[in-house]
Amino acid sequence: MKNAPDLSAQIAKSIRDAIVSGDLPVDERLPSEAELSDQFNVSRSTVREALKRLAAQSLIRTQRGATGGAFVNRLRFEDAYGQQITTSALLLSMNAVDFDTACEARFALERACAPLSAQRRTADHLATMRAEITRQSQPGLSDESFCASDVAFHRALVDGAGNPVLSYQLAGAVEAIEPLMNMITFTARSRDHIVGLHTAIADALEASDASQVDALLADLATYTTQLGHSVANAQKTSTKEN
Amino acid sequence: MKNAPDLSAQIAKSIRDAIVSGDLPVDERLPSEAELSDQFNVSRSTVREALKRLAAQSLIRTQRGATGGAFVNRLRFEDAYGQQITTSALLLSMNAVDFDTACEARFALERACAPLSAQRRTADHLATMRAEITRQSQPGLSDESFCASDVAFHRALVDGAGNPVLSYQLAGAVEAIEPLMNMITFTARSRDHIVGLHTAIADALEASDASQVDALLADLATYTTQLGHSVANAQKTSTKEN
DNA sequence: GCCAAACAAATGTCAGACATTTAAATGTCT
DNA sequence: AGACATTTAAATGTCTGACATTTGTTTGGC
Repeated sequence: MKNAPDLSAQIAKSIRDAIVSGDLPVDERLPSEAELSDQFNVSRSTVREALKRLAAQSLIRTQRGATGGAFVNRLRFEDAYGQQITTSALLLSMNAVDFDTACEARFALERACAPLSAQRRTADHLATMRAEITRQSQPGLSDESFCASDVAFHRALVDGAGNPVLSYQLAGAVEAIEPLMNMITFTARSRDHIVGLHTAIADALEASDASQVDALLADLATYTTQLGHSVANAQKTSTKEN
Repeated sequence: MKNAPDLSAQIAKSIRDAIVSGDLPVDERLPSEAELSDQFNVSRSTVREALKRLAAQSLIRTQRGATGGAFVNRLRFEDAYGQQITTSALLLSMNAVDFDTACEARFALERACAPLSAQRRTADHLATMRAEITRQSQPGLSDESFCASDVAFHRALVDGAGNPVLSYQLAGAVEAIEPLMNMITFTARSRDHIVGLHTAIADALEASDASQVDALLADLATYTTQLGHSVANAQKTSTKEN
């Protein structure tokens, strides 16, 4: 009753398992495509399709030329960010995750970083946050730019925790929600409120006041959720009016 | 100065962008491989390699036969779990993330779920946790099984928050750390301690006592970190002795 | 010893064929 | 007319062989 998967999928899985189990160490060169097609008794095209699957997951990289070939790739956090963000964004948009749920997850995770960030944030992190606050205060900023700056602000907060694993995990949650946030029309008044909270958060981080940061993030979560609701209601009303 | 990427990578990017932007809606059928190779002016093999890249990311699925073809895939949370876990595990193992950092991230994120779980956990979640506690109490359980049960326990806790986005994000953090946990030799005494904390956590969740859950998770984090240290020290000592 | 040309090995691309799967169209019998 | 068997068509899956391109190494001339 098992769906026989494609040969290329089977071969990809076989190699992937070898990589994940550590059987193939980082930077190890795989056999050439010709050798692999001998080993697996398939054509070179099939091997190539398998390798492309692995390349799509950043598990291998390929080099052309004499000493070229496919090498086990050291997966770096930066490489993983992109995939994480794409995946998260698709999950949200394709599964009709409502704004509340996404917001709740995002702020819950972010609050998990707050105490660590209050302890460890460097002057650099604070400077980044202050710079973004300044940008956010510019009148005439587009909603998209405002949201992008918002993301940068929160990225700095999360990075302040000095834990790359946390930063990686949060990248998805914080950035994936940006498209949803972009749908919100930020009035001058709501921007003022948000910038105010951001300033207070930066101040609290500078003072290493963890509980204050937590409280402010809770406020921001509540406010953001409310904003989302009012926008949703406005859209519902205008739909009715049509 | 730009590295010209492969044609198959370019084509994959082009289609991926169309999917992410919503230009190609879920379940939409892509043109056939022959049509795509016409459109992009490349051979069918090249198109196929591009499609395999997308398939590896679960962005499309393919069907054979008369009405077959490549379809935009609705990315489900369950599909994303696997990739997320594989990626996280590789990130940890390939980047020499130390046990402390991974542990810190894991428990920080888990504590973010705790208050929500205390509010919303169902009887089912509690039952799962109790069942895992029972399994963990069995003497003679292998370290691997103990760890697997530990993961299941914490998964139930996280799922109790009733937020699929959180569950998705946490899956990576909690499960990816399992290989690291597996390296710990759990003595009968340490198992007792952990089971005791798990029981207390389940009790506190049942009583909807969020702050108690948080405190217990903090204890568990501290204890787990200590265990990791003692194991690391033991290994260091035995290495010296050689 | 140095530089240029030839070489070799590997991936990237192409073209065409055949195999397999699957649904729809067609045909046939009752 | 309806049920069942057969054929057909369209698509992906696989194989083969060729050529293009890239790149490190070797070789040869000076």
